[in-house]
Amino acid sequence: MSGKDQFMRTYVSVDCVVFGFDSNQLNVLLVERNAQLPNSRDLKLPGSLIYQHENADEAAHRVLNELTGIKKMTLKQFKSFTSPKRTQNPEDVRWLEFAYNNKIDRLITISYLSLCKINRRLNSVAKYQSLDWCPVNELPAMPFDHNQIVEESLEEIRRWVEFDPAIVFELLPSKFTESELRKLYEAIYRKELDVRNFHKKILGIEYIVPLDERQSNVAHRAARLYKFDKILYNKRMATIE
Amino acid sequence: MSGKDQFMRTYVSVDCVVFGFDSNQLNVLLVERNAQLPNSRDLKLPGSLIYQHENADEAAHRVLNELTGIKKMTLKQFKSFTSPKRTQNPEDVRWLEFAYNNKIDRLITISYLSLCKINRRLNSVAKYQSLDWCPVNELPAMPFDHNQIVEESLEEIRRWVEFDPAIVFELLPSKFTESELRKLYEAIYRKELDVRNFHKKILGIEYIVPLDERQSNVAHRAARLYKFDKILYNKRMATIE
DNA sequence: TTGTCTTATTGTATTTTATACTATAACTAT
DNA sequence: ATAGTTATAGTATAAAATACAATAAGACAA
Repeated sequence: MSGKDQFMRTYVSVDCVVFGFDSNQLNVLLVERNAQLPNSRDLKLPGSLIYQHENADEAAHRVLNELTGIKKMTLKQFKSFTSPKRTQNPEDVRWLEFAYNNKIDRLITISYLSLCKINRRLNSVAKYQSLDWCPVNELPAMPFDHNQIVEESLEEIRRWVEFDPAIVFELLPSKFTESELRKLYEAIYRKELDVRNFHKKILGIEYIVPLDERQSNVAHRAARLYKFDKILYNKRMATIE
Repeated sequence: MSGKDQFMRTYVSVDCVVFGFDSNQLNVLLVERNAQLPNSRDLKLPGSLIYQHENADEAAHRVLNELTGIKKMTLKQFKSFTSPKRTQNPEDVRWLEFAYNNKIDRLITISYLSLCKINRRLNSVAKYQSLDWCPVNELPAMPFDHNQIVEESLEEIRRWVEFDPAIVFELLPSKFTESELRKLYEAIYRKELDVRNFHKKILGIEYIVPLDERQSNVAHRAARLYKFDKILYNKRMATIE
C-alpha cells in the first residue's frame, strides 16, 4: 500500500473490429502498419490511443470517422483487454512508440464492434499504408492480442443482433434481397437456415418491406428487393419493451 | 500527432458491483470510505487501482477476495467507464490520492459484476470503515459514476442470466424453495411471473432437483427444498451447444 | 377440535413459435 | 426449345409460452 509504482499507470487505446459482409461471408477491416521499420507490413485492427479530452466512445468514433468519413457510426464497446503481456512483443512496442512518438511501457485497450457496408469507399489514412477487408476465416496473425479480440467480437455480434436486430441492415445495401439477408444471418450464426421458414419469418416482420423492384443483371430469375424501415422498427420496439 | 500530452495516460481501476438477494430484492454490496477527511462517510462500490503485474480480472478477483475470502468468485467484466469528467469532483480525487498515496489526475475504471450469497459473513477490510448490503432501490448518491455503473449492471445481469442460467444459484442458499427462486427471477427481470407456469418450467429442468426436505420454522405450510446440480447442468449445456 | 390464515401445489385449454419437409415458377443463356 | 439456376410459397407437426383458479397442507389461535 505504499510505493509509487505498484499501481498500473498506462496508456489506453481503443481498437475497432469493423465488420463488413460481401454477400457471402463476414469480413473485418484491417489496416497496414506504416512504420518504416523492417518487418512492419503486418496487418492489424484500426485503433488509436485515447486523447486527453476524449472518452473511449469518442476515440472510437474518431478512428471510424477517419476510415469511413461517417461522423457517428453505429458502434458498441464490448470488452477491455488488459493483460500486462499484451505488450510483450518488442516489435509491437517499437511500432507503438514510433507511431505515437511516446515511450509506451504498458497499454490496455478497449475494443469496439462496428458495422459497415462493404462497398463503401474508404478513406486513406496517413497513419496507415493501406486498409482492406479481410474474410474472418482468413485472418493473418496480428500484433498484440488482435486475433483474440476478433475471436471474441464474433461471439459479441450475435448477442448484439439478438438485442437489436436492426443492426444487421448496417451490413447490407439499402435495397437487398431475401437471400442476401438470409446469408448474412447464416454468416453471423455460422449455421444454415431453412429457406422456407426464413421466408415465412421475413414476411411476418413489418419493418422489412418488400419493394416493387427486382435485381438486375443477374443470370437467373431476378429476386425481389426489400428495404429496412427504421420508423416501423422503432414503433415495434416501443410496443414490445 | 506530436506533443507528449495529447494522449491519455492514466490510472486504471476496477469497480465491482456485487449483487446479493435477500429473498425479496436485489442488494448491492457497498463500502464506506475510510479517508479521515471531512464529509468522507460516503458509500461507494468496492474497487481498486490495478497493480502493475495484474490484469483487470485479477484485480477484480483480489478486491472480491478481500471482501468475501473467496478465491475465485464468479465475475464478469461488463463495461469500461472512461469519461474525463468522472474525476471532476475534487473531493473524490482527494479521497483517491489519500487512499492510494499517489497523485491521480485521470482515472478510468473497468466495472465487474459479481454475485454473493447475502448471508455470507464478510471480511472487514482495512481500506474501508465498513461494508454493507444496500437494496438497489435505495442506493445513496455515490462518488464518481458509481450510480451509473450500478444502473447499467442491472441490465447486464439479465443478459448474463440468459447466457448462463446457472449464475442465479450463486445468489441463493444451497437449498432453496421454488418461491425463492421465482422471487429472484422477478427481482432480476422486474416483472411478476405466473406461479403455475413457473412451476411447470422448473419441473422440466433436470438440474434443479427436488429434495426430500422441507422448510422449517415457517408459520405456514412448509415448502419443498430444491438444490442446483452443477454436474447435470454442465451435461445439459454440453448437449445444447 | 375447529376454524382461520397463509403459502404450497398442481392441470388444461389456447396461442404462438419453431421445425421439417418439396414442387413449381421465372428468368438467363445456349 | 432446353438446360441451368435461383426465387417463391404452404402444410403438418412439435415445442414453447401464456392465461387462468381450485385445493391441500400446515401453523396458530380461539
